[in-house]
Amino acid sequence: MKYSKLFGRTSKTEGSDLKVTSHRLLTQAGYIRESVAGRYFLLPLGLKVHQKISEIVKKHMDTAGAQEMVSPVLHPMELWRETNRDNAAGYELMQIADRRGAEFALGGTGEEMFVDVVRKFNISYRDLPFNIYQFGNKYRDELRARGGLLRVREFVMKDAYSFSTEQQFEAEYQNMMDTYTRIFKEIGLSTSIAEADGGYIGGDYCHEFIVDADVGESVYFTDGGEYIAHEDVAVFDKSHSDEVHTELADLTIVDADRGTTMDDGLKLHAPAPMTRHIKNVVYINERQEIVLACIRGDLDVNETKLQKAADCHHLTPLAEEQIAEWMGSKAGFISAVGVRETTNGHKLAIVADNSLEGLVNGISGANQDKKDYININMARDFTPDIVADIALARAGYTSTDGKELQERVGIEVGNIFQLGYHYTDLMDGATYTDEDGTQKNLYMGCYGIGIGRTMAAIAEVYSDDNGLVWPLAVAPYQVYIASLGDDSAVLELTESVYSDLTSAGYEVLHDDRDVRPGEKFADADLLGIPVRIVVSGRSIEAGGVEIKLRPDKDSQIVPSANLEKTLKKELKRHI
RNA sequence: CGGGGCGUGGCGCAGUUGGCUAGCGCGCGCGGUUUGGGACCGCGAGGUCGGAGGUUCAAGUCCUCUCGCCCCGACCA
Repeated sequence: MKYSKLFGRTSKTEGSDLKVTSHRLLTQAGYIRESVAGRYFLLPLGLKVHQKISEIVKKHMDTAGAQEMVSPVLHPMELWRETNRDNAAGYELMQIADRRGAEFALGGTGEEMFVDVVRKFNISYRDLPFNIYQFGNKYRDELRARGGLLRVREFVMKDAYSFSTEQQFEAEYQNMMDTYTRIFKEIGLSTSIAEADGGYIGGDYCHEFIVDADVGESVYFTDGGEYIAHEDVAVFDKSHSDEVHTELADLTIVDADRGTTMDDGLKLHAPAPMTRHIKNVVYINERQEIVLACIRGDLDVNETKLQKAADCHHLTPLAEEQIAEWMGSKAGFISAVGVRETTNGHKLAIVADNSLEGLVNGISGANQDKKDYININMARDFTPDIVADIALARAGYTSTDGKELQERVGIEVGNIFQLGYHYTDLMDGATYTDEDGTQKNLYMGCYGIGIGRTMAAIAEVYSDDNGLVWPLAVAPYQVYIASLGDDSAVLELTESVYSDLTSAGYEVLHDDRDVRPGEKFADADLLGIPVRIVVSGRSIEAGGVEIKLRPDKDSQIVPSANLEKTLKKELKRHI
């Protein structure tokens, strides 16, 4: 390929609002171009990288026994109604109607469609297990797109769905976990596999594959050993070394001339440690029920865990006026003690963190201004509807294995979900005929990789001050040749090197532009192609062509007869 | 949806106490001199100043509405 004919050129002036490295470099180097917010053109170079990634994904999926297919982009709305996701996913779900008024969802994920196609067949236990997948455009009406390809409103995802018996599932899940590990390894990405929350996808457990990067949105914790978990689900040891009362004292209301923060309470009731305070946070869920979360003062509420415990999928903090009006309480002085009687038409659920179970003689507000309760004891003084782990992990806490948790941030490039019977329960006829002739629900898993986001993650990890540095496996071209000057010896040698390398199976980009050397070198760095070859009068005089790996500083002169051998050797050193 | 910033040739920007044919750098085209880390000279093309309405003798500049973009938050596979 001649660079002079390649559509999409590099640009020297960077967009000042392109703050994410991968976004800026991919744009500047001519790999992508924004259409409107969150929707991108993949230019010829960008598409080549995208395709390389897809091919690697496909190769490993096929090896794992999965089968590629294609589903329609428009999903009949009634399928999403069957699973109640027309509302649950309502914030993101794109909808469209045809001229007859038939409604469709522009799929953001494909569980319904894949269950639907499976149930059109009479599946027998003999068919199980199987895994079918697609590379499909996904549409998500994100509240805010950000970071170039990191969070977009339409993108290509490889989404796979396994159908099996419950007994077979563990092997299916493990198979995909191993496959993903191989995929990202081949691509050149090192990933952490974190336990995570499934969100509106459903199911009981899932894992995210996360590439460490500051610009990522996935916060997770690791104890340096076995334990790796997303912030949403991370658990930790809640024990502490503060002195604990052993004798239950009488519940008492005291004057509390203090501000409304936990620290104000701590000061007022000194020397009682924060671990004796009780923090109360009030939310309202999508069913207009009030959820009162109670947790030990030194901990914070994890809203994802709280949602699960309270069996809801949306929580909004309750405003001060409503705390007063609906609960007869006072922001900053809320207590679970006695609060139930004062609610006003709204159901109220008290969800207590399990950290309160060992708390003796706790301290919190007393549901009125400037009054606190002391000596609160759960069970005696109030009865939670639910006791669960609703605490947010923090760096510095210890894991249940006793090791210190570290906080990390990264880009979620893939995920695997156990779906179980979630969809097959909701959708009629998603069954197989078992050996004994009875119909049984299929057991499912689903597995996604965002191709564009993976591309951005690579760009994020592999780049330097001068531009991109593609790993060999995904580079749009393996070799970049710059011919300097229009001397006929240079042009002839370039031609022969180009055709030799091309017939040897390399993808070669020849920078044939009539521009000065500096510009070619700068662009070569920006483009990030693994090997740079320079053919010039100087290199010919020195005995051949010049070769250099993108990350290297120095080049070497190689006689053109030895070029292929040297190239092969050099490429082994590359990422 | 809340907070902040911003829309002026392809890109980056200047121009706002209203006032002349709306500028600059990069890029693009032509000619020339150059040629190993983004050269230089000359000429040239390219803009209904995001859109609509209004005020005014006069609007890129003031007013109203509106569309869109970026960052932070809420939300999220």
